[in-house]
Amino acid sequence: MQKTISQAVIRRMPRYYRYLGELIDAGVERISSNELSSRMKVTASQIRQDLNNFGGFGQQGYGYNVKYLYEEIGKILGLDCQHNIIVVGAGNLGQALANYVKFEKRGFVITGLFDINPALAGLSVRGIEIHMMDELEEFVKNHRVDIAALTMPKEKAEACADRLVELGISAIWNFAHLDLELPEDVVVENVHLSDSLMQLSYNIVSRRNRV
Amino acid sequence: MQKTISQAVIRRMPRYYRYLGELIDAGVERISSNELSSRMKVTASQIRQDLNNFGGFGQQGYGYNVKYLYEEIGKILGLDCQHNIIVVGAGNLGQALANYVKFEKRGFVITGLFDINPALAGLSVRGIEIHMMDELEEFVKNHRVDIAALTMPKEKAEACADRLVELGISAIWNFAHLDLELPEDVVVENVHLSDSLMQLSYNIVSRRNRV
DNA sequence: TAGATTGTTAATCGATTAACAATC
DNA sequence: TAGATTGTTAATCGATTAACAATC
Repeated sequence: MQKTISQAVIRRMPRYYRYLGELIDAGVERISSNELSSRMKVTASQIRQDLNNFGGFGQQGYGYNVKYLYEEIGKILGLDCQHNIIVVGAGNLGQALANYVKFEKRGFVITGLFDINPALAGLSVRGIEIHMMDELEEFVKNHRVDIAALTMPKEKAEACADRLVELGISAIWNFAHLDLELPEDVVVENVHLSDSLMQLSYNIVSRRNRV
Repeated sequence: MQKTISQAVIRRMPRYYRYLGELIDAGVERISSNELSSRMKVTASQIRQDLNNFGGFGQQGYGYNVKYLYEEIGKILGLDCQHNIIVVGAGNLGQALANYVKFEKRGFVITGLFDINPALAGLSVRGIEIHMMDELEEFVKNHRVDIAALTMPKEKAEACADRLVELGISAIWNFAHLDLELPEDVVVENVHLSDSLMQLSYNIVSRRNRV
């Protein structure tokens, strides 16, 4: 029905969104692809191509209205509606996510934390209650959950993901260091911190060899 | 001197490394690109091309020795030497990183946390002391620091990065939601959690429109 | 030696950049 | 109307896949 847009383009959209937000804060009303290009250090051509995947948001001879473009990209990214998130694994990382207030400004609301550690039962983080894993079914039955963030050790992640999908959750933000094998209608976004660190390390070492 | 390898290839290397580690744990001694291909769901051709950027690690008619290849990729990624990391910003995320033991197994050792919050002065996380920011110069003078992780609010990140670079640190693991403008010999690896969440959100919304 | 599988070259595919007609 | 800048097509570049000779 609708042509698929490459992940390369999708990865760039949040960055456009961020720069446009900063332009709004700076009181800039309109911007040309050329001007944005020099700020963002990507080609103007790429900006126009990327945006035109989703529609014509500009105007010849004028450029783009910053506020309008910002809002349109927001809609494209699904930021115009609320996403309820549960965080499964209330360890350091899970709690860090729960404490991160900025997500809420974009419509991502963490509504519950889950863990197996009885010592955490009944506690809460920034007003978000930590539940025990056996309350999961009950919780999902009574609350809409759009996304589950997986922040438990990788040994538990696969089984946990299966259980979440079983309960009807179809979007996973996966921090566990493994590739989840899930039905293809389940959307998975991986954050592999170890991989990121290794890429950094590679670039350090290869610079050393180069210079 | 040495041909540059595309970031697309670099991004895949940690994943190869992970799968090979799992194969070792499973007691597998040798593997063909074809077999690895079906496990990892990438083409055998891509595996061979990727590896041959760095050298010929296989043997015709045999395939690849798992342990040997694992170690070679480890060397390529710089995992054969220790990387000392300081974490600047000892909030939830910074502490979560400090608590993450797995990094140490790969040679990434967090040697210090830094913050401006006096309430944290003298405390420590998993035996890693939290220092105040005014001790930074002193610390860097007396300890080798290979990487600085930036986990403070984005408003402070640019100035802080400049200060770190000034002190001779030339690799930044940036969790702050902005693009750092640093000399080009400084290696920066970004982890933009908000961007990741927006990509997930896009994929949720676009699936909804598609189905 | 025969079979298997790599390393590497050639072909294809997709993404980025350049160019320019359309149009505000 | 003239100038500016988009939307879009065409050209280029790079990355992925296919094919196969080399060789263990």
